[in-house]
Order: sequence, then C-alpha cells, then structure tokens
Amino acid sequence: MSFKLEIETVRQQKLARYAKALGHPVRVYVLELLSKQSCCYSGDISQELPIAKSTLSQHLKELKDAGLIQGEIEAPRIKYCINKENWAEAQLLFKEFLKM
Amino acid sequence: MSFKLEIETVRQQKLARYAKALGHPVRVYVLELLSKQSCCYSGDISQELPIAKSTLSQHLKELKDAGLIQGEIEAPRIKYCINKENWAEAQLLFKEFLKM
DNA sequence: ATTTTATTTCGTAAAATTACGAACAAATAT
DNA sequence: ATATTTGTTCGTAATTTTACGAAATAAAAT
Repeated sequence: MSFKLEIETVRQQKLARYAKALGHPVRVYVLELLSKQSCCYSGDISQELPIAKSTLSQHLKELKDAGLIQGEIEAPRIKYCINKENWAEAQLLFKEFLKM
Repeated sequence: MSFKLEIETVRQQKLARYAKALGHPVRVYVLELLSKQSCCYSGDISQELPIAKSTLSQHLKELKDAGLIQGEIEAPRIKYCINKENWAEAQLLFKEFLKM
C-alpha cells in the first residue's frame, strides 16, 4: 500500500492563495500593523510608508480579496481590520504546513 | 514614548520573499513532497503533476532562488532536497508572524 | 452651497509570472 | 559512435503584478 501525496488540493490552493497575499513586504507590514492595533485607517498606514496612496489602496484590495482583512466604512474614512475567521484558517494551514 | 512599528525591515522582506515562493499550489505541493521523502528527482514530481516539465523546472528554480530547496547533480538526474538552513529560517519567521 | 478630507478607481506603463513546446546539454547505455 | 535518458534553457505569448498621478466619490465641515 502506497500513500500518494495529494496534489493540487483545495488545501494547497488555499495555502498558496494566502501565501501569495503575503508575498509583498508592504502587505506583511500592513498585517502586522493591524495585529498590533486591531484596526486602523488607510491614512494611518499611508503616513508610514513611502508609497503612493493609490498603490497602498491596491495592496489593501489584494489583502481583502485574499480574505485576510476587511474594511468598514466610517466616512469619510475606512476602518480596516483583520478578518479573524479567515486569518484563523490561514494560521491553521500555515501551522500544519510548517510542522512538516 | 511611542513604539513605531518597524517598516520594510529585512525581516519583513525575507518573510515576504518566502511567502511569495509559496504563492503557487505547485510549489506548495513540491515542498510538501520533499518534506515527506527528504529528497526526490524532478522526474518523480513531473509524473504526478499535469504540467509541462519545463514549467515544473521553472517552479523548482523559483524555490531554489528563494533558498527553500537545493539541487545536487546525480547525473543524468538532479536530486532536489529542502534547504534545511533556510527552511528553518522561514519556519521561524512564519511562526513569529503567525503568533501575532 | 461649497470646500475639505479620506480614500478609491481609472488610465497607463514597466516588469514579473505562468505556461508551453522545441532545442540543447551531459552522462549513460547500446 | 550513437541513441537514450533526464532536465534545463530558450523563445514566445498571455496574464498578472506593481507603481504612479489624475480624476472621481462621498461624507463632513464651513
């Protein structure tokens, strides 16, 4: 009996998706910032980083599309927070993966 | 006294670099395979995956460039193994990051 | 009503990623 | 010597990523 390693599973695709979202220093920075202060505004982040606001906005969109963060409108600003449910999933997937 | 979160540090860049390398299902698969059997040949991997050999070769190159794997020539084949030193570093970086 | 504030979306451009098959290299087997 | 085996590199193409500034949006302040 041989155990064939699963290929291209949903699990692997999810892990890769989260990893991809973390594949840029700015996005790593943003997630770490959000973890430190639970939530924050786009402008707070923008002040610290030497990139255009529109560029930051794109990075935030990618984190959102990957499901790692979410934004609530608190006009005229937007409050970004970690998406706890998906973050927990990502943590689990990475933990399992790193154990290997 | 306020503690400003470090921005664009070497640590964040390293983490992002490793994450980026894991940002594709095939590369996640390869790393898991290598962890299961310590080492293996490109052909062994190729057999399992529905992608062209040249494409797999590119993915292997990216994992190698990111430092996560290494290849020893064992002509006419190449034996790929996990780069333990860098893998340990990646594990540590991710672990710290996930703790947040 | 108009201006200000905070942030996104649009338009654009350069660079990187992903994928394939064909051509190439290098050692082994015939 | 030549063919076979194992992988890589090359050439090419489509798509995605990254980045910027300008224009747009939408609520709040004046």
